Amino acid sequence: MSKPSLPQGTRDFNAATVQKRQYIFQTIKSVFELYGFQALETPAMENLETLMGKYGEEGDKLIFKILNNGLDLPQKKQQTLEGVEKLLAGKSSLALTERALRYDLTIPFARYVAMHHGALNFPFKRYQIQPVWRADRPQKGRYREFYQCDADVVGSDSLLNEVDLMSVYLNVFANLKLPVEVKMNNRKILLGLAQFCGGEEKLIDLTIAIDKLDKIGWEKVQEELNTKGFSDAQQKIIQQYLNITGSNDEKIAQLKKLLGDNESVLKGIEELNYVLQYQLSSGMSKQLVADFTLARGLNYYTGLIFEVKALDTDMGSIGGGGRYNDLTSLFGVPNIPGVGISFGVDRIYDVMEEKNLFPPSIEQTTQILFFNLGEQEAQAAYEQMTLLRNKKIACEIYPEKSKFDKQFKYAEKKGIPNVIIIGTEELAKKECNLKNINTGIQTTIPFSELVNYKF
RNA sequence: GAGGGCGUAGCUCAGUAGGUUAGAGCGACAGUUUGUGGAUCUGUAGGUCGUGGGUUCGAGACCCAUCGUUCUCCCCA
Repeated sequence: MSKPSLPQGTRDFNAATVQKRQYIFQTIKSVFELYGFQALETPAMENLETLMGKYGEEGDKLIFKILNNGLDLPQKKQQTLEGVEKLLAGKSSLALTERALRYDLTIPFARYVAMHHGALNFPFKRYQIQPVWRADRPQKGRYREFYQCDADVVGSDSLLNEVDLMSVYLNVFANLKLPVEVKMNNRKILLGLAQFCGGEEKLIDLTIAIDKLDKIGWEKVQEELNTKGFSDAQQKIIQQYLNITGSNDEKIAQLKKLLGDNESVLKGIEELNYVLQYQLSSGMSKQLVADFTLARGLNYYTGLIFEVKALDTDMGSIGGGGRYNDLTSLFGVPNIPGVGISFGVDRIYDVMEEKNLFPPSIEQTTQILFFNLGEQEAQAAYEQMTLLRNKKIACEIYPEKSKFDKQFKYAEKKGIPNVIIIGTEELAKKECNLKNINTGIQTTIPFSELVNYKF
């Protein structure tokens, strides 16, 4: 027997952790519902074809694939061997893996919409809170199994959806008392920059390099741009673009000056401005920051993109999203525009733990422990306990007759605030001794009055 | 995919320059106390030092491999 262990990047959650996580889930869920989103759940696994090719080359490698059953059947031997050959060549093989664990919630959602678009009531607003899996190498804030909480609207082009989703972000983090900044950019602006600097086909190279700016600095970014074949003149424009600073309005003014004669950039600015102005009127705009260096890895985004960063911590982004104008066409159903946001609960948890932001009140446990002092006594205690349970007071009885010491310690460690002692004396007088563990105060209460006692 | 740190009792760790029977604190258990806990004191249990190989008269320590874990880069939530 080897020591039991967990697969890399996965975790067990104890009672205290579960309660704190539930607090985050509940907060997010209630805000989603407040804004008119409805729940959806999809299976942990999807057909491999549904997922492959949706997350870029890197993403495909990180998909957890599920080995097919029945590979040992003699009549499948040839297929299996061919599959292994493909695998060794670095390709995936349906002969070996037809299914995979979902990598995010957006693609399964697009698959769902494509399957049911005839029956859905558009604009369709759904939220989804489920785990996803990535075969990534674990490190700080990065796990192989983690939860995402997504809210998406499909079937509407209106920027009012973006406004609403930004409001969801700000509302959730205000409720959690977690200070954040929501960075916003527009793929159309990046597209315009690419058109200026070598053409649309360089958009991805460009965004990847730009995205690294705050991590590796301009010089390294410049090196990367060099290797990707950007000319000196183009690099100069990119540098000017990246050097844009100031308030949101100032940044936008500078961008207009730099790239204002590009149609895509102008459109992008207009959209960005729309959302910023709208939020301004609600007084929440301070946390919304235009950041033209924001790129986002997933290339299905087409419009505004967002990323949430917790302030004063080195944790990466704790949420992100954007507009994708044609996601369902990947599944053969064109012309359903959508926009969505996502929360990374596991990282939010880590940041809140780091900053000590969980309210103490969320830790709930049993209210009363009944001592067990023998068969007769326990039976009487059980009767009283049942009455209290019917009143929705959480109680438990120590399952075996033990020394006081042991029963007290049990209550103390579990954080149970009250114990009720019913021994032979109490039994004879039909009363019980209630002791508050924290104050040490002991009260005698007749059985008949216990149900009405205010704990 | 690339690179670094760390694996010694349930937990946190010590273990000096390789040298007999591997230590501490906390926790657990028992007693002090068979109806009132958190304290004190006393005692007990618990480790083939992650695993496999090698160097050596001798390895927890040194070397190699391997597994696990953690962090950084890539990428991402």
